[in-house]
Amino acid sequence: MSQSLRHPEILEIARREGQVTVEGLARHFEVTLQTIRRDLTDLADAGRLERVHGGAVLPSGTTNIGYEERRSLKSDAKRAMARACASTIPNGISLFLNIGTSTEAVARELLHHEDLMVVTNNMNVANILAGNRDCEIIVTGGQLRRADGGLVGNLATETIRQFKFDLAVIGCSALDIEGDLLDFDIQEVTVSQAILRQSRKTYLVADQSKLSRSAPARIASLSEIDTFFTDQPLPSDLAAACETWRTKIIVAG
Amino acid sequence: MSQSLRHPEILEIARREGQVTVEGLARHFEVTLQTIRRDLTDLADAGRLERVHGGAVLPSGTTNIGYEERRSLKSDAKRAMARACASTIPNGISLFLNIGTSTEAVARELLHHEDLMVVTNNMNVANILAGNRDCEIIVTGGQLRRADGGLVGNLATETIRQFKFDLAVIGCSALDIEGDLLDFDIQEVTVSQAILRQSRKTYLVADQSKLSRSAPARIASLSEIDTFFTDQPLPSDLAAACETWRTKIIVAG
DNA sequence: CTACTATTGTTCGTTTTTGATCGTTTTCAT
DNA sequence: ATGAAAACGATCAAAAACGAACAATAGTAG
Repeated sequence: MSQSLRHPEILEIARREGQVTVEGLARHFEVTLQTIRRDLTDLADAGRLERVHGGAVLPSGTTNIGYEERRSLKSDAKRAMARACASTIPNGISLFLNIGTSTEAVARELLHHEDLMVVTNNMNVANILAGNRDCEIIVTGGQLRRADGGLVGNLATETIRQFKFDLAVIGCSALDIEGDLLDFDIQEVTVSQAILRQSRKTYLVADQSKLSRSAPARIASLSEIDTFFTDQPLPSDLAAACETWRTKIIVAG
Repeated sequence: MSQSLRHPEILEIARREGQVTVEGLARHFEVTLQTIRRDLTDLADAGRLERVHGGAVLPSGTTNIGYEERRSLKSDAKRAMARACASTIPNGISLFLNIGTSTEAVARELLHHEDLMVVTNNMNVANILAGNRDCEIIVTGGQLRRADGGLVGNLATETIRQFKFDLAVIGCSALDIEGDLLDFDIQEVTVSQAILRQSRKTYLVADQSKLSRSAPARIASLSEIDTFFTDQPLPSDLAAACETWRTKIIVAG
């Protein structure tokens, strides 16, 4: 594993956990402390992280940049994307929304839909949609992941197996150039795969920043997705591949 | 000002609870009191916290809506009751917390416990306990009840059947003079009964206002409860009955 | 195959943080 | 008001983390 591969993953961990430790990362990547220190120094120089003794935290003048704040970062592009997605969702269907800021954005755009049955493993999605009285909300069980309000693990997978959705709207941590959906957390991967299996139709919602990231676990291929909502045109290779796969791409902006 | 990995987390805890104590943080981070004092001094110098004897509080002007809201709900009596309950709960056990403001109050008092595994069907409890890093949180599945953030229905019951708890802490909507625990929602009753069945030990937490209310569905009898935490002495009939049942009564305040 | 570059591991002197001690200040109960 | 207990901040030595320099290794271009 080389430096270029570690950097995105370190950022991903930092985003998820809010902080990283030199020692923890060294164990995780099986490299020396010094190597991690160099990585963190690089990332700090690039302004992606803020270095502290023993590790690094997410950058920001206000120390506590939580999930809450990150959520609002790319809001315009993300919202357009979410709105495009929501506008194709009819009333009265059953759908699943999984973890991620993108799916939360979709949830926000579903507040005026009627007669939906929404199943989710994301506490934030549940909270958002609670604002829509005309929507039945079912939360999967699972172990709570503090960083993003996700419910993961066996319980979540088992719950999902008990449903059959008209539509699944999923997000992912990263998307590689071959069109593979990747995630940082193997537990979430299992959940996402279960969702795809139980759905008649599948949407992926992911902005282009996912293309410049990497993550270790593979969820699925874009070829298994019906429609991919994003915020900028795809690289031509990938766009061509999607055409072959008959994966519809919708660029909102 | 020196930076530390602890700082963001201290702020997070402060926002959640409104205040932090030197001792509590020292236990939480497993460092000496002196180190925490230094952290608090740094944060206070940076204007992020306001130092007080024994700990720190949110600086005046920093409004935390969630907390303020909770605080107004948090009558002293309820808090005392919750604290009494939490103080009898050892570290390292598995426990269930169900729906209700009383159990939420207990959750708040468990923020400094260590190594707990908490299962809950209450989204608020999950959110509160997310502030305790040293606590595994498992959320049951279920249909979201908007009124109180409860997860009810078959899914919740099924999830609960997969566990065996060291302790169940439950609340109820009403408590009648014969010592029957009552609830408004038949769905929640099923859940509560499942909880009682799967637990080695059971606590009821309910303030006296429950005695002046009534509700249609019966959960169980006080005779099935090991300890009943409340805020005022019970009517003598009921107290006598509890003695017969060997249900311990703890009046806090 | 060799020279070159990039990355990693190792070592070592320096800096930062931490825990312990101790005298002082604040709080609380009498 | 007064004394005990708790909390506090300053100080110092030990421990941990740090960065720089250099050697070893892998990959690449010529």
